Amino acid sequence: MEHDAVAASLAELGNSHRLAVFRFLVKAGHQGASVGDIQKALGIPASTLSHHLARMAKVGLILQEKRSRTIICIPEYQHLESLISFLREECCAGISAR
Amino acid sequence: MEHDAVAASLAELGNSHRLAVFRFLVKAGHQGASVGDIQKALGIPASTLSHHLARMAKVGLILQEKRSRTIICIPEYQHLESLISFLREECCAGISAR
DNA sequence: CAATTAATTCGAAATTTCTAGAATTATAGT
DNA sequence: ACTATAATTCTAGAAATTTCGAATTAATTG
Repeated sequence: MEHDAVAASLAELGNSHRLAVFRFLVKAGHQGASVGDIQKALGIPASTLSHHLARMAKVGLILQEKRSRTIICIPEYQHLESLISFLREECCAGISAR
Repeated sequence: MEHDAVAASLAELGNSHRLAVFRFLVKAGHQGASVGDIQKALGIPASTLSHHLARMAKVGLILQEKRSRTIICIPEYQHLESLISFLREECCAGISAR
């Protein structure tokens, strides 16, 4: 994962609503949650939520699967893992020399 | 570390320039680097850089120590560690059930 | 004390983000 | 076909971010 992709993903997680969405999806687990479920749980207006979800999907933080009328959102664990790895490798070089 | 503080910190790292600054400071190590050094290394105009550094300091990503005329910037490793811990604990709950 | 150096603050424009109601699309049920 | 449901797209205003030259502050040097 390269610099700008990392920055873009961190920026997406760096919004209170989107971080809440991601945390909710992680709690929901691998089967994910529908947009409507997220909306009810977090109380974000539909159009606002849709906008945030689109952004998260764009950078690869979540996956969206259409099941007839409802759309299921699934967190991309590997993507977050990549982010964490980057932060560890590139940003914690001096942590051992505490 | 609570939700909004995490979001704020991630948002700061979620800017290409600021992420570059942080990475540079980590490479610089515990003795840090002066604002001027960062400026020369990354080629960011002084006023722009100053603005970014102020933001990073505000959320606790870096520390700024004044040494006469020059200001030394030091990365806050513990802060990043806290961020990573949060992401692991709150956002990777399902990673084992891969 | 004038000049230089290091960095910040000011100010202002350009861009992006955030928000959310209204309209729209797509699918399912009656 | 009509209605209800799930979600998106459109639109537009408000707010925040980003950028950087110019002016300023603070400390050092000649």
